[in-house]
Amino acid sequence: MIQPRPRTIPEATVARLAVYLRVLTTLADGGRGTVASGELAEAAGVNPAGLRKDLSHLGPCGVRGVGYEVRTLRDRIARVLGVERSRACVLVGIGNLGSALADYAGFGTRGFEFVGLFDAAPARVGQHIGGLTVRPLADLEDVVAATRASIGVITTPAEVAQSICDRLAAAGVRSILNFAPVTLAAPPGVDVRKVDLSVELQVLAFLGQQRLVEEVS
Amino acid sequence: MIQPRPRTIPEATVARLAVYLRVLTTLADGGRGTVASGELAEAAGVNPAGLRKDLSHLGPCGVRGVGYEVRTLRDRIARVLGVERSRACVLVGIGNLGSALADYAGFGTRGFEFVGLFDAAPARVGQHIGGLTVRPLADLEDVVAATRASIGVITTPAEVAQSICDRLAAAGVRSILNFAPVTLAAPPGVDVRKVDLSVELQVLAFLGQQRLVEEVS
DNA sequence: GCCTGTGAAAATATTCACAGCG
DNA sequence: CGCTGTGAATATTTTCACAGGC
Repeated sequence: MIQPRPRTIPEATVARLAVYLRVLTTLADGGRGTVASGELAEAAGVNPAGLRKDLSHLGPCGVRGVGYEVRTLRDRIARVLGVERSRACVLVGIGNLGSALADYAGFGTRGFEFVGLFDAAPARVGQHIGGLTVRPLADLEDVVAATRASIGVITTPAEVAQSICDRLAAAGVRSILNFAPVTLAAPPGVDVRKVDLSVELQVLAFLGQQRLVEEVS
Repeated sequence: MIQPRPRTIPEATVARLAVYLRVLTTLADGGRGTVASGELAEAAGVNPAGLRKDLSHLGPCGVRGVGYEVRTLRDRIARVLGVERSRACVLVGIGNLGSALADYAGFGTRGFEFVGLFDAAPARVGQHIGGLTVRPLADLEDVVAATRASIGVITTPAEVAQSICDRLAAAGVRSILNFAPVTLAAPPGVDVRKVDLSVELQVLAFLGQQRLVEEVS
């Protein structure tokens, strides 16, 4: 059994592949047949050479002198990213942000299926969002076990995020996306990824002010 | 006038400084006096040496053999990130995600103040969120001009994001945080930063599956 | 001729390891 | 003695430049 290429794709490349996939999907839906790296790179907001290097991780997939066949490339990236298989996700914390995620149809077309929404507040339990009913936190372990959910999303207040993380990990979830503004500790074998919206704003603001300083000097 | 150190701090460092700031704020609120790089690094989820290197961009600010004075360091980072000055932000697209951001008190303590919420849907206009009233999109330019808002946040559907971006840029906004799943083009001098929630999920899922493959082989 | 695929080079970022100071 | 601050070493990422095929 040959191992055609190194199985590890850099994380930065994976993130961009997901972006290319979206652009390609739009192009394909618009009936576009082929696209060159320059145009695709511009639509994705990256450098053309970098895009080609990213794609090189998938093996040759373009036609020299022409470009890439839109649908073929789309399917290739989708397969590598595992969009085909539907992955069961649970979401804990159904505030505004949690509701936004539960409602967002985009996840479904990208291989994710929410199979459980949970909230500690009795007032939230029973609400219907995105075709699911919000359940009490006590049901978390049962649902994870029954659905074999491998992904958990935390949109709770910071104070309870670590305890939710512990429960998710203990229940068998292997990957956790954390929106709470705390750094979570998880046992080995469980991957935690953090998205901090206020950090994003702060970086943006800082880079803006830094740019102003540079312009003056 | 001397320029004590290079004025450009790497973007990755800026993002981590924002995280350190939050941890330090928590520690200070808990009455903690000093903290060593090891503990601070663990709480922030980074390597201790990296943390010290990040802080070195601010100039010496620790005590050898002891660690960092929590409140001093907190204030130092806050000043560098510009948390003191309050920056006016407008938010366009008051769906679930927009509401979550408008409601999130954390921005206020970090130097951001929402001064305008906008939505195209008449049903949304007039709603009260986080102390503000949602206004019609037509008011966007007037509010940006009147408040001198320098930051815009886009949480609209993808289809209209580019046109909102154009209007924000034309109205004088210099920094834009985009949550819509499209890559935006902006004129020079206007900074766009993108947060794509489904890309984050996709990266998480991919890294999880890649890890499984590695364990087997 | 044109655009891909890719080695080589440059730029960044991370990690190590230890000198230096309190 | 312990912990900071930092140069040196390493790893990673980005960019360039061009060989090679259509």
